[in-house]
Amino acid sequence: MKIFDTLSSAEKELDTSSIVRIYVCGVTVYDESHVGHARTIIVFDTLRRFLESQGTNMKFIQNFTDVDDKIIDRAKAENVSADTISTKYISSYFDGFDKLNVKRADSYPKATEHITEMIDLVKDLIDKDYAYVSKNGVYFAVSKFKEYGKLSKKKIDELVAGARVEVDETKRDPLDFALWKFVDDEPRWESPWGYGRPGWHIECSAMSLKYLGSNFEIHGGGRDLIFPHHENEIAQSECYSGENFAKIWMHVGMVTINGEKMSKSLGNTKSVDFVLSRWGPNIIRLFCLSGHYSKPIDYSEDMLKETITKWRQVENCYVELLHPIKDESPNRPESLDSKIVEPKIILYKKNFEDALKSDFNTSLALSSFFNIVNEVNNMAAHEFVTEHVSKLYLPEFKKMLEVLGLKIMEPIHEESVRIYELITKRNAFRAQKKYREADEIRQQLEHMGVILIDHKKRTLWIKQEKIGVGN
RNA sequence: GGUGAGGUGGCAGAGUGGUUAUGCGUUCGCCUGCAGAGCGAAUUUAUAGGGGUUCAAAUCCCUUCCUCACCUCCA
Repeated sequence: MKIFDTLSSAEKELDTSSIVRIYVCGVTVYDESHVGHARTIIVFDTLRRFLESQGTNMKFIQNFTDVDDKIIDRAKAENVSADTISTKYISSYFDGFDKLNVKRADSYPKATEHITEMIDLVKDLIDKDYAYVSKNGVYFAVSKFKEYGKLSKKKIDELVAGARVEVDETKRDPLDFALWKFVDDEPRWESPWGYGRPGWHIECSAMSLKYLGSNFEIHGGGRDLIFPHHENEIAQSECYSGENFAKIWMHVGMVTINGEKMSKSLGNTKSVDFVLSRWGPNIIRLFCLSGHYSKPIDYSEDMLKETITKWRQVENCYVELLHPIKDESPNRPESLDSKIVEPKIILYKKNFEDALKSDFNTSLALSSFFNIVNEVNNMAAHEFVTEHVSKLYLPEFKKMLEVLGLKIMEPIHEESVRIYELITKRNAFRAQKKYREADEIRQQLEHMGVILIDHKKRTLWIKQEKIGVGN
């Protein structure tokens, strides 16, 4: 498959013949995650699911930044340890993302557990004269790395001219960034240069090299990490290893709200917790995959409400496929012959996969998925979803759901029994044309989240996912 | 100011030279005991403005305008 690489500004072929190593920059655990984080994580989760569906072997690593000024500030404000804060938000992260049906990465390395590796890396950079010890810490000398700026397409002199960089007399060059910061307060670790904390970028270099080695296949994250985070990672890692750091840099666009980037500093975030209660996992996933991953998407109530409609159609399709009518009809239309149907499904499947193979175009892939959904619902309306049809459509439908990470609610057995009883009762009323009584039962079922589908000879029911309860 | 990505129907969103994806919305009609799902028609001869190349442009080139992101912590 092809993926757009930020570094070369071109689509690059991803080699899936051997193990695909992916490193995704995760979150700094100082607060609740929001939809912006969710989008990035969901995009990579879906990429991973797709590669798995193609039989690709991979190693998928995502870090937690658990030492950082904001964590420490928060800890001080709440009068607890930094560890208490990071532990709390890591657990909250998993709560949310498990609910979003995000598969667990192979490993979630934490910065604090890789201090030794980071120190070794810094030591090496000093030995090779790429870094120097100064009054406030150890810094990476940007001017020593000729290719600095290659990812973000920035010129070193223009960056200096920009002068938004912090002025620090102890640095040789204002662009130099900290690999190790000397500090007096906790948390801090011993190093050959004195007690301190690691700089922000060094953890990802140390951990990706440790778990994936040099020149791994995909390094991912949000667009806003391109500079300075990923730029600095490249500088450190390539000076250390002397090798290319990552083959493909894949960056996910921002989630905006009213056209503005969703971020903590703007105070316009919607937390994962909130959106889960408001929309549920499937709507959020569909929403996050509805546009191309590299472009921004705008969070709006209207968009998400539209997505609910689509999800209801998916649920409808699933129930119809699950309960096909007996395949005895002698006057089955020719259009339902395997000869006609099979190639169509093969085409949808191909379109779905081709879309994803072409720079992971989930938007286009979704249109194939909805081709199936709409086609099945159409057939269902005409009482054409036979066992024969279902056998052809259902497996492909399920595979797509799995790749997209969507999960249709399954009712519990006890409840099913009760629902079945009520439906039987209602149909008895209907047979007697006692529609008021029948409608009362339907309403009662609706309160249980159950929607009925009356067909000519039978009534199907959908246990709908409860959506739109939060506010 | 610099760098990057964009501007496609009422809305969302594909499409990188030639059959106007796909979905949602709205209106009307049909189907249904009524719903759900579905069908038909309309909204819709959509490609920011201007110029150019071409038999042919949303797609290539030039230009103007606009939006967003990054240049400070950020997914």
